[in-house]
Amino acid sequence: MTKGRQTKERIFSVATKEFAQYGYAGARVARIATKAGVNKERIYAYFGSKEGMFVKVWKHTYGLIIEADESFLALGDEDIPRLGEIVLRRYMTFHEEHEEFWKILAWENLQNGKHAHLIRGLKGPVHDHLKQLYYRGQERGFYAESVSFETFIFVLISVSFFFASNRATMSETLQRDYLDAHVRRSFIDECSQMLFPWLAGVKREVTPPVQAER
Amino acid sequence: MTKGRQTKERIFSVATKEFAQYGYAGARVARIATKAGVNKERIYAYFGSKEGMFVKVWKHTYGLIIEADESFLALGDEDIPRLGEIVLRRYMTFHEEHEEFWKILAWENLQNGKHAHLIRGLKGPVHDHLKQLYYRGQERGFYAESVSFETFIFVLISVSFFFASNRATMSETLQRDYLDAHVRRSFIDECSQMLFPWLAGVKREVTPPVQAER
Amino acid sequence: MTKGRQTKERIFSVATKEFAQYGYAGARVARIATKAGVNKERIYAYFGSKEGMFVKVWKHTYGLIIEADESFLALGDEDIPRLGEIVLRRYMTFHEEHEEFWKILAWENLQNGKHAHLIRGLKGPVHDHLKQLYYRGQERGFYAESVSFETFIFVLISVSFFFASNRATMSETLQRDYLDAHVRRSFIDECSQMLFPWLAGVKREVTPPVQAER
Amino acid sequence: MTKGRQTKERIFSVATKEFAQYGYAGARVARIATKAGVNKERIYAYFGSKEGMFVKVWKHTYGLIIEADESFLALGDEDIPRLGEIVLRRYMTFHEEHEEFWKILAWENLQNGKHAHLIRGLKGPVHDHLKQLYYRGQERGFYAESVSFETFIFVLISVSFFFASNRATMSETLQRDYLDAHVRRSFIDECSQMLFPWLAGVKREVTPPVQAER
DNA sequence: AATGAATGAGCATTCATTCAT
DNA sequence: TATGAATGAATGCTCATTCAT
Repeated sequence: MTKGRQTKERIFSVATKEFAQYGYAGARVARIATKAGVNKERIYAYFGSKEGMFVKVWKHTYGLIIEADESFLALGDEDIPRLGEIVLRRYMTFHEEHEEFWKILAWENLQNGKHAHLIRGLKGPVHDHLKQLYYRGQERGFYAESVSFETFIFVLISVSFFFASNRATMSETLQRDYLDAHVRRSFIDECSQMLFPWLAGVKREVTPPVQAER
Repeated sequence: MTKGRQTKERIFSVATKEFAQYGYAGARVARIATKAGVNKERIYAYFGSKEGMFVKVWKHTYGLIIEADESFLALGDEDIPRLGEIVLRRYMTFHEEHEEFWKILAWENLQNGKHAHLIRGLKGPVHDHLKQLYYRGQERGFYAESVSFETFIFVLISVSFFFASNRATMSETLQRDYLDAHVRRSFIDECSQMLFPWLAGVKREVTPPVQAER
Repeated sequence: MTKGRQTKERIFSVATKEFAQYGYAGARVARIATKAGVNKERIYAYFGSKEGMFVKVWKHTYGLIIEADESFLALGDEDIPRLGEIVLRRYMTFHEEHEEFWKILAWENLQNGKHAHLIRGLKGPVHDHLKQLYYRGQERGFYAESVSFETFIFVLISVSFFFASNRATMSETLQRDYLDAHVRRSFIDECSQMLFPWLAGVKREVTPPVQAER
Repeated sequence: MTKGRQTKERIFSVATKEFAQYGYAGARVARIATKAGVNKERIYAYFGSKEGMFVKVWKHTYGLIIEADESFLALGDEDIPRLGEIVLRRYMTFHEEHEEFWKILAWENLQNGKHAHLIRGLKGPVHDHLKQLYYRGQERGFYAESVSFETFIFVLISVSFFFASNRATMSETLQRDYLDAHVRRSFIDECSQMLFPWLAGVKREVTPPVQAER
């Protein structure tokens, strides 16, 4: 029992990397078996089929961000001014910790989201909490009334995801090595200041520039 | 001769859609041949191999954004306040007009950018021009001194690309139908206000960016 | 011990059905194990191999007809006029009671009778007895001198076996539902009259063969 | 075109033998390919799938007996006394000429007639003609009134089919070599006399014994 | 320029059988 | 006696690519 469990988990771990690297169509069951040090048949015994395996990998991978999101439930009113920055940094860190995440998601998107329905509503509770904080942030003048919570979070997810997925190409395009840790840190800092300018030098005063401009 | 040219272009057009839809590994030479109404062997006569065909498709696809970027050369100092908005709207429109673009790029990214070197420096001239305008925008106080041009453009590209590529999944996550034209328009408006808040109050005085883009 | 015996018999019974339904090539050891509620390895412990199991099933199945044949030893001179009819009805009943018999035999025949040698001469004693009765029947004018006992019994076996094995197809061909009990009964009656016409007019005088069989 | 046709027919012919010998489950696509001297893929190009190939073989095989049956349309009133014998001999000959016929049909029966619906009503016209002759034969006293045409033909088909399919096993059981041409001929003769006794010595008189008995 | 025929190398999946416990 | 874990050898089927005409 324990031995089987171990084998199954070894296969799972190898499969995650395989699917991330090659995608569903490009992934090879034989390669997964070899890398996991097992016979192909074991894979079918444990996962039923290649697609069954992919679904399990995909669900688990998506579960990782749900888990990461849960840390946001600890945020309170005192975090409102930095809310956007916190979320951005959390997501940037998440992608750094789970390199395969964006790949699994991207492959899935390219396949026209065959399994997208599996994640419906999973983020609900966390988003509700963030939304409340964001609303209070709008009342207190930090976030523009005309910008919905959905757009706010969409932009943060966009930047972090795109950074993870396209930094190689962007390094070529912009002639900056975004794979370098230092460059990466600067990028995050600059982003925060671009999106939430009041954080910059006026940290103590907390005068939201949105209002100051008017 | 002309007939051969036509045949080749028909194949090319079909191949672009095929690679966009299925990716390199999932694309089928036989399917391309059938859809293009030719014999498989023609494809090999014209493109040498499946990979040769992909490279040509990829290069051409990347050329499209270079072309689109060229419209930015027409921008002048009077566009500086709306610079970010103009670029964002241009990219959003571009993705709408070329649905296959993000897919071809994404497939390529997932394959660890085997052909990324082919595009080195292609964007140079346009970026130089935009950079000059951005610098002047920083001097005039529109853009934060602490935010580099690279970060500025990175964020704009991120949002437009991610919107195109992940709007299906994000529709599920955020319970908003981003495939709907109206929702899409609101998203762009809100993004502009989130990223460039000073545009909000001055809407009436300046030419609306949608028109400026024309 | 008793438990093992039970297990073995459960496997055997399931295997018989499996081989009957799917044949040797189509039978699945795993399916037999599941249906018998045992581990596959048990099957190998008890039967050695898939083929070993088939041989046992085949031998046992063939034994059933030998057993059934033994009832013919009770026939005497008074049964001579109805001899053919009695045998026919007995075989028809046998096939009804042992649905899997013809299938197991047919699978075996199709495999070019790999195990046919196992049954050599098994029917000897019973056939000898029937043959004596048939000879006396010939002398008494019931059965044609020119028709050997072998042909006589061959025809009876043919009809009963073919009815069991091909009634589904024949139902389509002849547009008659031979799976229906009533149609089946008529068929047997008509057969008797076709093969042994003298029985027709004398029905009232002799004991009806259905009862004689008891 | 012609070359492809040849190849396809070579595959078809090999496949017929393969399916006859091993049945659907036991047949091997690779073996068919090797024996036909082609690449496996050709089989899929021409027949789509293993099952597609089986269906084509099965339909063609069943078509053979339909074709053979057509010779019965030439029978007229003068053939009525010998009708049963003619049909029996025709079927015996058919099985001798098409050794694979009974096997293909038997495999199909064992698979519970998955494709039986394909042959519905195919025999209609020929049977209608035979039925008319049989009716007139009943009127003229050759065939018993109480025996339906369906039973009559069923018995003839049974004997010929069973002889073809079980003569190997029956040779063991009855200790007679039914594969020997001479034994086979005797069997047919004896059968005719058993089923249609008036044919025997009284050929010229044509007094049906059925009536003589009463 | 164009096509139908042909192939080799794979690929997902299955299955009888064995092993360790 | 019994089981879960493991394997090697298929097996049906696919696909990029080449060849002959």
